[in-house]
Amino acid sequence: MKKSTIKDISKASGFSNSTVSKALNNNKEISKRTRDKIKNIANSLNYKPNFFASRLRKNVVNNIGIIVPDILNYYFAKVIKGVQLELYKSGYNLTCFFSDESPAIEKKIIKKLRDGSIAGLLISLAKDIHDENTAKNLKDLQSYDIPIVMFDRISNEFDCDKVYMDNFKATFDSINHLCKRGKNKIAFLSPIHDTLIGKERYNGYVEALKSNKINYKSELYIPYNKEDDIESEIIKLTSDNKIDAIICMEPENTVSTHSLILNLGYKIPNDIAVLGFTDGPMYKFIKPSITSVNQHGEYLGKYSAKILLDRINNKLGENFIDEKVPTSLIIRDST
Amino acid sequence: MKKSTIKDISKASGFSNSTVSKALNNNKEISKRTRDKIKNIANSLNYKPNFFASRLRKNVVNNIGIIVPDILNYYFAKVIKGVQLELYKSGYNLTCFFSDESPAIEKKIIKKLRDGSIAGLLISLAKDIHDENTAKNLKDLQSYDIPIVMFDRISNEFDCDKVYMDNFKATFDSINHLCKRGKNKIAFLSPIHDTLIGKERYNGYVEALKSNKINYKSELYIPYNKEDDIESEIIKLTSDNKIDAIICMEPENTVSTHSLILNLGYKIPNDIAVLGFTDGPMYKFIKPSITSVNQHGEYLGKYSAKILLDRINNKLGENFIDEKVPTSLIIRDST
DNA sequence: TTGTAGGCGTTATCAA
DNA sequence: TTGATAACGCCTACAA
Repeated sequence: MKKSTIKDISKASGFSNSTVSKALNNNKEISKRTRDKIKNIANSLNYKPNFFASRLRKNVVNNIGIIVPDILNYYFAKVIKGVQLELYKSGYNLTCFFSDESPAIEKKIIKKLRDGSIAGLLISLAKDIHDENTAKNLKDLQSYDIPIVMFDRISNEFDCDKVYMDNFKATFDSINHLCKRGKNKIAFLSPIHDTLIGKERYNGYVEALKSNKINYKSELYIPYNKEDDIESEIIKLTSDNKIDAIICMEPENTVSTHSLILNLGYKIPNDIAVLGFTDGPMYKFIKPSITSVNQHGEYLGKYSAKILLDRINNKLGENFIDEKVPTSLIIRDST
Repeated sequence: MKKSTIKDISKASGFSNSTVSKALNNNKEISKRTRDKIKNIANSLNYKPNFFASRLRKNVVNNIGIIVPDILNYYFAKVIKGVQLELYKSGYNLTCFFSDESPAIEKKIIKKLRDGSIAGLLISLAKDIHDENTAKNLKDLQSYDIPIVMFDRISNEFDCDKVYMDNFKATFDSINHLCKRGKNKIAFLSPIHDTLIGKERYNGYVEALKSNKINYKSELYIPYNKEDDIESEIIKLTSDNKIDAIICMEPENTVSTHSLILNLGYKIPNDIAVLGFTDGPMYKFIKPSITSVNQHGEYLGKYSAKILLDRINNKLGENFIDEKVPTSLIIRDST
């Protein structure tokens, strides 16, 4: 069916454009009778307001953009869910982009977002290391009055609102928990050793050992890259009786370590405890279920979205928000 | 910084609106010298084109909507990733909505999407059972020339382009695979027994048994609801030696069944084989790794998006597409 | 209670 | 190569 406009309705109804417009917007200036008549005609003409005309006139954008490194990452999926829940309440839509962990793609997306289609941007960086080029593109957005909220993977060198977890404390608490369980040979496996987050967690590990009067052993800190074979390393550590607990940074790694240890014939948690950092999708279904750091992804999403909306609506002060969201431990059967 | 418009640039540069507009759009009618001059001024004025004015004038929408039941579902996350990859190539943005498995929320979202913000809709239904009300809202969208592509959870009673997996064949092939491995006491656990998809899979199960000359035993077909305690059921079946294989519909269920069986002291796959239907995020990291049906979520996403774009650009014929995307088995160590 | 008229910012046609 | 003008569809003072 052909699209119709307010003009078509005016013609068909005999009323003027403005009367029609008011009637369709339920303006009480117009008599109920006229309103109903006009609405009926609008219906029969299959009228739909033109989104862009209306937006141009009213000069509001009801769209928020979000860029995350990877939608397949359970944690980011949770954040997105939280964001969506918060935005939906306020009538904002959410346009999603994925950088696929690539700063180059990320840059292209940010550039594209200058087109004015979004009122604000939520972003978790592909690399949390400062990149001058990315910063330039983001600043560009800001110069057009598009506020930015960074979450989780933030850059310390870029000025904007930021929400992230306390990686130091989360690690510190995790190690403390393991110590309370009587563990003192705790291996720390890190495939993210070269990131800001990885470094903070490492610091938390070191400090927690110190505060529990456990000597730091470099052989128990195991930085590695995702391609590396980490299994043989774990096998060696266990067979030499060097460890009684392992803390892992990511779900894949946590689950395969957990499985490996069971397969090697050790008991979890008695022989070796396993603690996973990021809340994995399967932690509670695996037996023994896996203790993990709850990063409250959904909450973080909601909170970031709220800050962004408040910033858009000028409800925040001059200074940027820089807030650490607390984590908590979900203690299950693996520790 | 204050926002500037083309008019501001005209004033500042001395050129007319139309010259400025053309220059900014790199129109070769305008001399290189003038273009550069104008672009410089635009830059210094922090000019950004008004998205809505431009869209109103050009009358194009570059935005696609997608509604999935649950973003935390790994499969849907994969589909969204595929969609995004396809759309990104064509310059379309993707606005994401989640129905949270609720037809009521779904309806609200669909209603909202009448606002003209999207050029087309991708949807996987909250319930694949026909709902007259949902259908009405979707038809409404169609009447405004917004094409719809249903994927995965489709409704047979609604007319639009559809892409989904061959649930019958996928199950049939899975059972065949188990039979080839010498299994003939195959339990079928289904928390989705009341859905279209659940029924098709059930049919595949029954027919595959028949074709392998195995008698169907109703005690091995176990429909249940998510709240139900299924563990005791499995324990009973195994202790009575009633089964030598289990096929599960969902990742959570698959993983916990897998873990349970190991915990009970059975060997996977020798005592009991485990096959998971939907590709779970952790299947390959668990030991023994889990054989599963590959639903090619990312491919399905790409393909659905392609169909939608083709439909939008009138590249498809009169008839709606109704296509089953083949699945494949990822054979791992659990079978 | 209804109508007139102008403008939101951009782009496209046509004329200069 | 540049400029004048109208139009995209909607909304809203203001007038009637």
